[in-house]
Amino acid sequence: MKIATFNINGVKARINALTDWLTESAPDVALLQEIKSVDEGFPREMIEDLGYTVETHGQKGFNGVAILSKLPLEDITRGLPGDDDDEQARWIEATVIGDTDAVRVCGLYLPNGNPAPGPKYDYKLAWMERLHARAEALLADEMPALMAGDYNIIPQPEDAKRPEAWTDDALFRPESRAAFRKILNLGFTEAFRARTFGPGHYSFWDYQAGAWNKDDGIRIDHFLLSPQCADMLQECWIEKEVRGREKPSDHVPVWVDLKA
DNA sequence: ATGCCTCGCTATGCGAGA
Repeated sequence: MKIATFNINGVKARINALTDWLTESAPDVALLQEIKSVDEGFPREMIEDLGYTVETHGQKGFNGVAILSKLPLEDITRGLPGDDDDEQARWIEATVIGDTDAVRVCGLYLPNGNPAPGPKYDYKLAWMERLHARAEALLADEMPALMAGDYNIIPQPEDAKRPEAWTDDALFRPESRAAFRKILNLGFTEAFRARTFGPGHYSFWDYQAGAWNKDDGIRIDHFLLSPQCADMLQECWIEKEVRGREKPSDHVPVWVDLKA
Protein backbone atom coordinates (compact mmCIF):
# COMPACT_ATOMS: atom_id res chain seq x y z
CA MET A 1 0.00 0.00 0.00
CA LYS A 2 1.63 3.21 -1.21
CA ILE A 3 0.47 6.36 0.54
CA ALA A 4 1.61 9.88 -0.32
CA THR A 5 1.08 13.22 1.42
CA PHE A 6 1.18 16.35 -0.72
CA ASN A 7 0.50 20.00 0.15
CA ILE A 8 -0.67 21.14 -3.28
CA ASN A 9 -1.19 24.86 -2.49
CA GLY A 10 -4.54 25.26 -4.21
CA VAL A 11 -6.34 22.44 -6.02
CA LYS A 12 -7.70 24.66 -8.78
CA ALA A 13 -4.31 26.20 -9.56
CA ARG A 14 -2.71 22.77 -9.41
CA ILE A 15 -5.27 20.57 -11.15
CA ASN A 16 -3.10 19.74 -14.16
CA ALA A 17 -0.03 19.12 -12.00
CA LEU A 18 -2.17 16.98 -9.67
CA THR A 19 -3.76 14.80 -12.36
CA ASP A 20 -0.38 14.35 -14.11
CA TRP A 21 1.18 13.31 -10.80
CA LEU A 22 -1.66 10.91 -9.93
CA THR A 23 -1.37 9.32 -13.38
CA GLU A 24 2.42 8.94 -13.33
CA SER A 25 3.12 8.21 -9.67
CA ALA A 26 -0.17 6.42 -8.98
CA PRO A 27 -0.40 6.41 -5.18
CA ASP A 28 -2.98 4.04 -3.72
CA VAL A 29 -3.86 6.81 -1.26
CA ALA A 30 -3.05 10.53 -1.52
CA LEU A 31 -3.48 12.91 1.42
CA LEU A 32 -3.78 16.48 0.19
CA GLN A 33 -3.40 19.71 2.14
CA GLU A 34 -4.16 23.34 1.31
CA ILE A 35 -6.80 22.50 -1.27
CA LYS A 36 -8.07 26.09 -0.71
CA SER A 37 -11.52 25.07 -1.88
CA VAL A 38 -14.96 24.37 -0.52
CA ASP A 39 -16.19 20.79 -0.96
CA GLU A 40 -18.57 21.77 -3.77
CA GLY A 41 -15.77 23.48 -5.69
CA PHE A 42 -13.35 20.55 -5.60
CA PRO A 43 -12.70 19.14 -9.12
CA ARG A 44 -13.69 15.66 -8.05
CA GLU A 45 -14.78 14.27 -11.44
CA MET A 46 -11.32 14.72 -12.96
CA ILE A 47 -9.84 12.72 -10.12
CA GLU A 48 -12.60 10.12 -9.97
CA ASP A 49 -11.96 9.51 -13.68
CA LEU A 50 -8.46 8.37 -12.69
CA GLY A 51 -9.94 5.69 -10.42
CA TYR A 52 -9.93 7.52 -7.09
CA THR A 53 -12.55 7.89 -4.42
CA VAL A 54 -12.53 11.54 -3.29
CA GLU A 55 -13.24 12.67 0.29
CA THR A 56 -12.77 16.35 1.08
CA HIS A 57 -12.89 18.60 4.12
CA GLY A 58 -12.83 22.02 2.53
CA GLN A 59 -13.01 25.67 3.49
CA LYS A 60 -13.36 28.86 1.50
CA GLY A 61 -10.07 30.37 0.39
CA PHE A 62 -7.68 28.77 2.87
CA ASN A 63 -6.63 25.46 4.34
CA GLY A 64 -8.64 22.38 3.40
CA VAL A 65 -7.61 18.71 3.28
CA ALA A 66 -8.63 15.69 1.19
CA ILE A 67 -8.14 11.95 0.89
CA LEU A 68 -7.95 10.36 -2.57
CA SER A 69 -7.95 6.57 -2.62
CA LYS A 70 -7.97 3.72 -5.10
CA LEU A 71 -8.65 1.38 -2.18
CA PRO A 72 -11.96 1.21 -0.30
CA LEU A 73 -12.46 3.77 2.50
CA GLU A 74 -14.56 3.32 5.62
CA ASP A 75 -15.52 5.45 8.63
CA ILE A 76 -14.52 8.85 7.24
CA THR A 77 -14.46 11.65 9.82
CA ARG A 78 -13.69 15.34 9.41
CA GLY A 79 -12.18 17.83 11.81
CA LEU A 80 -9.73 17.39 14.69
CA PRO A 81 -11.64 16.73 17.95
CA GLY A 82 -11.24 18.94 20.99
CA ASP A 83 -12.61 22.36 19.99
CA ASP A 84 -16.11 22.69 18.55
CA ASP A 85 -15.46 26.37 17.81
CA ASP A 86 -12.52 25.65 15.49
CA GLU A 87 -13.73 26.32 11.93
CA GLN A 88 -10.41 25.73 10.19
CA ALA A 89 -10.42 22.63 7.93
CA ARG A 90 -7.16 20.88 8.78
CA TRP A 91 -7.97 17.24 9.57
CA ILE A 92 -9.60 14.25 7.87
CA GLU A 93 -9.35 10.55 8.61
CA ALA A 94 -10.49 7.27 7.10
CA THR A 95 -9.84 3.56 7.34
CA VAL A 96 -8.15 2.25 4.19
CA ILE A 97 -8.91 -1.38 3.38
CA GLY A 98 -5.73 -2.98 2.03
CA ASP A 99 -5.21 -6.45 0.60
CA THR A 100 -4.05 -7.89 3.93
CA ASP A 101 -4.64 -5.19 6.55
CA ALA A 102 -6.74 -2.12 7.24
CA VAL A 103 -4.96 1.12 8.20
CA ARG A 104 -6.43 4.15 9.94
CA VAL A 105 -5.11 7.09 7.89
CA CYS A 106 -5.21 10.68 9.17
CA GLY A 107 -4.42 13.61 6.88
CA LEU A 108 -3.46 16.87 8.58
CA TYR A 109 -2.49 20.45 7.87
CA LEU A 110 -0.95 21.77 11.08
CA PRO A 111 -1.16 25.56 11.58
CA ASN A 112 1.85 27.61 10.48
CA GLY A 113 1.81 29.72 13.66
CA ASN A 114 3.71 32.79 12.50
CA PRO A 115 4.24 35.37 13.76
CA ALA A 116 5.50 33.93 17.04
CA PRO A 117 4.76 34.81 19.72
CA GLY A 118 1.15 35.85 19.13
CA PRO A 119 -2.39 34.52 18.77
CA LYS A 120 -1.55 32.48 15.67
CA TYR A 121 1.25 30.78 17.57
CA ASP A 122 -1.06 30.13 20.51
CA TYR A 123 -3.49 28.49 18.08
CA LYS A 124 -0.70 26.30 16.68
CA LEU A 125 0.32 25.04 20.12
CA ALA A 126 -3.31 24.49 21.18
CA TRP A 127 -3.91 22.55 17.96
CA MET A 128 -0.89 20.39 18.74
CA GLU A 129 -2.32 19.59 22.17
CA ARG A 130 -5.50 18.39 20.47
CA LEU A 131 -3.34 16.38 18.04
CA HIS A 132 -1.58 14.80 21.02
CA ALA A 133 -4.95 13.75 22.46
CA ARG A 134 -6.10 12.25 19.15
CA ALA A 135 -2.75 10.47 18.81
CA GLU A 136 -3.19 8.88 22.24
CA ALA A 137 -6.66 7.66 21.26
CA LEU A 138 -5.33 6.16 18.03
CA LEU A 139 -2.71 4.23 19.98
CA ALA A 140 -5.35 2.95 22.39
CA ASP A 141 -7.20 1.40 19.43
CA GLU A 142 -4.13 -0.76 18.73
CA MET A 143 -4.82 -0.92 15.01
CA PRO A 144 -2.28 0.18 12.40
CA ALA A 145 -2.58 3.97 12.16
CA LEU A 146 -0.68 6.87 10.68
CA MET A 147 -0.89 10.66 10.83
CA ALA A 148 0.61 12.37 7.80
CA GLY A 149 0.65 15.78 6.24
CA ASP A 150 2.13 19.25 6.42
CA TYR A 151 3.20 19.49 10.08
CA ASN A 152 4.81 22.92 9.67
CA ILE A 153 7.53 21.63 12.01
CA ILE A 154 11.27 21.45 11.27
CA PRO A 155 12.17 18.63 13.69
CA GLN A 156 15.96 19.12 13.82
CA PRO A 157 18.63 21.54 12.52
CA GLU A 158 19.62 19.00 9.86
CA ASP A 159 16.10 19.34 8.43
CA ALA A 160 16.87 22.86 7.16
CA LYS A 161 19.51 24.05 4.72
CA ARG A 162 20.01 27.18 6.87
CA PRO A 163 18.76 26.35 10.39
CA GLU A 164 20.09 29.68 11.69
CA ALA A 165 17.49 31.47 9.53
CA TRP A 166 14.64 29.71 11.37
CA THR A 167 15.66 30.27 15.00
CA ASP A 168 12.69 32.46 15.97
CA ASP A 169 10.25 31.00 13.46
CA ALA A 170 7.07 29.17 14.53
CA LEU A 171 8.25 26.15 12.50
CA PHE A 172 11.44 25.76 14.53
CA ARG A 173 10.92 27.38 17.93
CA PRO A 174 11.68 25.12 20.89
CA GLU A 175 8.03 24.95 22.00
CA SER A 176 6.97 23.75 18.50
CA ARG A 177 9.64 21.11 18.32
CA ALA A 178 8.94 19.97 21.89
CA ALA A 179 5.24 19.55 21.11
CA PHE A 180 6.18 17.45 18.08
CA ARG A 181 8.57 15.32 20.14
CA LYS A 182 5.93 14.88 22.83
CA ILE A 183 3.67 13.25 20.23
CA LEU A 184 6.50 11.10 18.88
CA ASN A 185 7.32 10.02 22.41
CA LEU A 186 3.88 8.49 22.81
CA GLY A 187 5.28 5.75 20.62
CA PHE A 188 5.09 6.96 17.04
CA THR A 189 7.78 6.41 14.42
CA GLU A 190 8.73 9.27 12.11
CA ALA A 191 8.92 7.21 8.94
CA PHE A 192 11.49 9.21 6.98
CA ARG A 193 14.01 9.26 9.82
CA ALA A 194 13.44 5.55 10.40
CA ARG A 195 15.02 4.96 7.00
CA THR A 196 17.28 7.93 6.15
CA PHE A 197 20.01 9.72 8.15
CA GLY A 198 21.76 13.01 7.60
CA PRO A 199 21.13 16.49 6.18
CA GLY A 200 19.99 17.62 2.73
CA HIS A 201 16.49 16.11 2.65
CA TYR A 202 13.71 18.68 2.25
CA SER A 203 10.01 18.73 1.36
CA PHE A 204 9.44 22.51 0.95
CA TRP A 205 11.26 25.22 -0.97
CA ASP A 206 9.91 28.80 -0.86
CA TYR A 207 8.85 30.37 -4.14
CA GLN A 208 10.91 33.43 -3.22
CA ALA A 209 14.57 34.32 -3.52
CA GLY A 210 15.46 31.37 -5.72
CA ALA A 211 15.14 28.92 -2.85
CA TRP A 212 14.64 25.92 -5.15
CA ASN A 213 17.64 26.75 -7.34
CA LYS A 214 19.78 27.10 -4.21
CA ASP A 215 18.27 23.95 -2.67
CA ASP A 216 17.40 26.19 0.30
CA GLY A 217 14.70 23.93 1.70
CA ILE A 218 13.16 22.60 4.90
CA ARG A 219 11.65 19.21 5.80
CA ILE A 220 8.19 19.85 7.26
CA ASP A 221 5.95 17.15 5.70
CA HIS A 222 5.99 14.01 7.81
CA PHE A 223 4.55 10.54 8.38
CA LEU A 224 4.03 9.44 11.98
CA LEU A 225 3.32 5.70 12.30
CA SER A 226 1.76 3.84 15.22
CA PRO A 227 3.75 0.79 16.41
CA GLN A 228 1.48 -1.59 14.51
CA CYS A 229 1.90 0.52 11.37
CA ALA A 230 5.66 0.97 11.81
CA ASP A 231 5.98 -2.81 11.67
CA MET A 232 4.55 -2.61 8.14
CA LEU A 233 6.96 0.08 6.89
CA GLN A 234 8.91 -0.95 3.83
CA GLU A 235 10.11 2.38 2.44
CA CYS A 236 9.74 6.13 2.96
CA TRP A 237 10.95 8.67 0.40
CA ILE A 238 10.57 12.26 -0.79
CA GLU A 239 9.57 12.80 -4.43
CA LYS A 240 11.85 15.82 -4.83
CA GLU A 241 11.73 15.91 -8.63
CA VAL A 242 8.13 17.20 -8.53
CA ARG A 243 9.35 20.63 -7.32
CA GLY A 244 11.13 21.23 -10.64
CA ARG A 245 8.03 20.73 -12.79
CA GLU A 246 5.81 23.30 -14.52
CA LYS A 247 3.76 25.50 -12.12
CA PRO A 248 4.71 23.47 -9.04
CA SER A 249 3.48 23.60 -5.48
CA ASP A 250 6.08 24.84 -3.01
CA HIS A 251 5.86 21.41 -1.31
CA VAL A 252 6.61 17.97 -2.82
CA PRO A 253 5.02 14.57 -2.11
CA VAL A 254 6.37 12.38 0.69
CA TRP A 255 5.62 8.65 0.47
CA VAL A 256 5.45 5.49 2.51
CA ASP A 257 5.13 1.95 1.21
CA LEU A 258 3.41 -0.29 3.76
CA LYS A 259 3.12 -4.05 3.68
CA ALA A 260 -0.67 -4.07 3.94
C1' DA B 1 15.98 45.85 6.80
C1' DT B 2 12.28 44.46 3.69
C1' DG B 3 10.68 41.88 0.21
C1' DC B 4 11.49 38.59 -2.99
C1' DC B 5 6.58 34.52 -5.15
C1' DT B 6 1.94 32.41 -5.36
C1' DC B 7 -2.80 31.65 -4.10
C1' DG B 8 -7.76 33.04 -3.57
C1' DC B 9 -10.78 36.66 -3.09
C1' DT B 10 -17.04 37.92 -5.53
C1' DA B 11 -10.48 41.42 -5.86
C1' DT B 12 -8.51 45.63 -9.07
C1' DG B 13 -4.63 45.39 -3.50
C1' DC B 14 -4.62 42.40 0.53
C1' DG B 15 -4.06 38.58 3.84
C1' DA B 16 -1.83 34.23 4.27
C1' DG B 17 1.64 31.20 3.52
C1' DA B 18 6.65 29.52 5.60
